[in-house]
Amino acid sequence: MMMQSETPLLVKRHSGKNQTITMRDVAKSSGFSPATVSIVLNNAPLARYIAPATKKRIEEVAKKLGYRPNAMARFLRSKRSHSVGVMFFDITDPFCTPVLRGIENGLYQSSYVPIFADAHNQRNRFERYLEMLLEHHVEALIVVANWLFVDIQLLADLSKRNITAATIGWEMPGNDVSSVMVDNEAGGRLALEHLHHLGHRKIAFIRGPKMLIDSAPRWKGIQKFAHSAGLEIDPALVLQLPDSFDPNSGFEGGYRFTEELVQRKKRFTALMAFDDLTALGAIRALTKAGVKVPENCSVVGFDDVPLSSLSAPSLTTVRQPLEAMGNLAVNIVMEGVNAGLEKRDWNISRHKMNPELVIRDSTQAAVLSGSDD
Amino acid sequence: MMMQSETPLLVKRHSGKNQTITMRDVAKSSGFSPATVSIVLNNAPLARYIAPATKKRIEEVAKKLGYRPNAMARFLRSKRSHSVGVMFFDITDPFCTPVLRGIENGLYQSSYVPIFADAHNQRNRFERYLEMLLEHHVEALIVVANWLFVDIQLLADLSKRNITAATIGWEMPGNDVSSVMVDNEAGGRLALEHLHHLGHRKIAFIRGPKMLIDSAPRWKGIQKFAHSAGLEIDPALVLQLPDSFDPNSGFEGGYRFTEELVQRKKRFTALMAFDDLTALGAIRALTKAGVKVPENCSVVGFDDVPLSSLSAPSLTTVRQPLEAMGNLAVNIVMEGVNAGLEKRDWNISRHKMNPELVIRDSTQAAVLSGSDD
DNA sequence: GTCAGCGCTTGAAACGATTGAATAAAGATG
DNA sequence: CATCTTTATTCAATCGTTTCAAGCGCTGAC
Repeated sequence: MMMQSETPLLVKRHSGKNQTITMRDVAKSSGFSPATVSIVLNNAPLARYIAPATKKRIEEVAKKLGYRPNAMARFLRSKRSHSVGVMFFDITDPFCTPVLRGIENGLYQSSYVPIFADAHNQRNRFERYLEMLLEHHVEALIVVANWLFVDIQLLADLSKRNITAATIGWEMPGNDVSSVMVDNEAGGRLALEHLHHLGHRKIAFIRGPKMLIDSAPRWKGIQKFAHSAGLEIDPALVLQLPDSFDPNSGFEGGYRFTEELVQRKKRFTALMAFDDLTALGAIRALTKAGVKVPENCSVVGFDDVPLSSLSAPSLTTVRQPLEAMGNLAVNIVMEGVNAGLEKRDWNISRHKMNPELVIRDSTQAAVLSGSDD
Repeated sequence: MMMQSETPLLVKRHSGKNQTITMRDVAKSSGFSPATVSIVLNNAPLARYIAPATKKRIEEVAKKLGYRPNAMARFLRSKRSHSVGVMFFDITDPFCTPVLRGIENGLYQSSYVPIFADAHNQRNRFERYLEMLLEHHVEALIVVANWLFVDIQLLADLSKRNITAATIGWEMPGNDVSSVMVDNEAGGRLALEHLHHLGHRKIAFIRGPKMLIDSAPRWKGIQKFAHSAGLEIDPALVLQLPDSFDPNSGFEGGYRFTEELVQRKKRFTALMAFDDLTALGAIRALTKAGVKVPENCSVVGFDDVPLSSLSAPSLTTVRQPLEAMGNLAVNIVMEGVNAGLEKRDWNISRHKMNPELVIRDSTQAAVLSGSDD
């Protein structure tokens, strides 16, 4: 039928008429001055004094003419761009999509527009984007960074320019930027508790890379629960992922480390992975080695990224409320924006959201064979 | 809505000094006029005549002062916003992430900023976002829509305002908007050819929903190959997904339909799904029914979304070059933008990208048992 | 009889850049 | 020496809005 684009198709002519309807047009056509039109259409404080009939007239004319305010011109005077920078460290990470959705949705409610930026985990790209966002005078900045390198520049440039910022999935060292995270410690606890309840006692762990801020608290939650439940963690069953900039490297790491664990011939009936991707890697390695999941070994992940419910077997995991986190970040920066507008002071805030255990098919009760406990 | 932010933390004061460095500052500080500064910093045509020493001076001062051009003010005169609208019909679809990456990357090369919009598959949301994008005077619009409803408004509003547009994963009926798609027919052919080469003869098919533009050509490719290879398609082994607005409904559909196929007791050694999600649903159903993939039944998908390589078993599929498609769309609209700038005419173009077969673990040679062929 | 207030509206100055036309000096041409 | 180019820079208008201070024609109060 059709193939490559051999077809000449339509020719777009640059139509000379660039008929934009400006506020002056509305003014002229309604018989009032631009000032009045502006006041009415923005429902500015002064609008209290405008006669209802006038308002009605102006609004009608504006609609009839199809007037659309010019965001740029408006900014020039009011300093409000109605846009927010949304910077990802790597949108490729499945963690990010629901967060993006949450942010988008939150901004939409306030008629703000998101300017999207993706640092590709590169510092210079991050800086260049920051530059561009500043040129576009975003009113706030949201940085999504679960898997990340540190960048202190952020703080300096932003608070100097008085731009509210919030981070998701990461905290600035120091106390200067609002942040939204999951309660990793509680999450670690939840996961291990689940396995323990199912009767598992010999549990392998693949810890997250040192570099990641999530790793330590998750492990802490695990240790705390283990201690309180009298569960012994066998160091020979604990491995730690290496640092990496590739958000999908967890899969590879989970695979390799699980292979290694299996070869060690140390028996374990459950495996707890740092995150979902690692868990999926682990499952593949187990399956390949002839260990059935969950019959012979339970596996639990962390995050509940979108694909976790689709994998085979579907993954038991600790859910981060990603969309809600995106939404919350929007609320936080909006609060900052409004405070700035009203010349109030406001507080930086740091949130730890509650994780939730999602039980699916990759875990089941331990088979009691011999002297397990 | 807030929870555990017990810590009072830092108080952000609205620093009264909003010390923005304007072009006038650079002019004053360098001893030249704003006009000269503008000409130099933009490397405008007139810059040919500016003395090298002057250029150097101005550039130095600009850098020293940390001057950053104000995108809005610039727009007001030059009509160039350096932004592009990027509208998704549903970012939740795993198809979208690589496309977004491709677009982002393409725009970044040209120092354009993407304004992100997600219609959530809702018409009114689409229209509202279109409105917002127009208010922000994006120079072009890219619409990503694999799973979609038709909207004719787009054409009217855009070409009236002379904004270049391109669609990805979908074509406007009529010939008015550029588009980038995969060659679905070739893809369908590739997939079936693969199964045929592996010796499969009894093949089940789950076709895509009627609503989707991709469905028909994929099926056509299948039929054409079947005919040319003398392969018979058993109508009892062909099902078609219902229309739906949920991009992830394919999984559910694949699961249910495959269950049904299995129950029909019609033997098949391979299954070809409309897309990857459908394929994953199918695999789950097969596994649950005790049919091993790929040992007892091969499964092939379409798209190669990011999770396809991570599933168990990893999925053999037909890859769409999603990132490249995003990039191409950027090139197309940029061409349009430049043409408009130079008051040239230019051509709408429609591209069909070549798909690529990716062979992974969900397919293997058919077991020849009895009289298969 | 002046003044303050009222209800409604507007004039005009920004905002920070770009740009076509103008200026000015220096060198080239006849 | 007058005129024309070329080079180097600037003037001033403009883009579409917001916003402050002011204006209007009144009324009622001091």
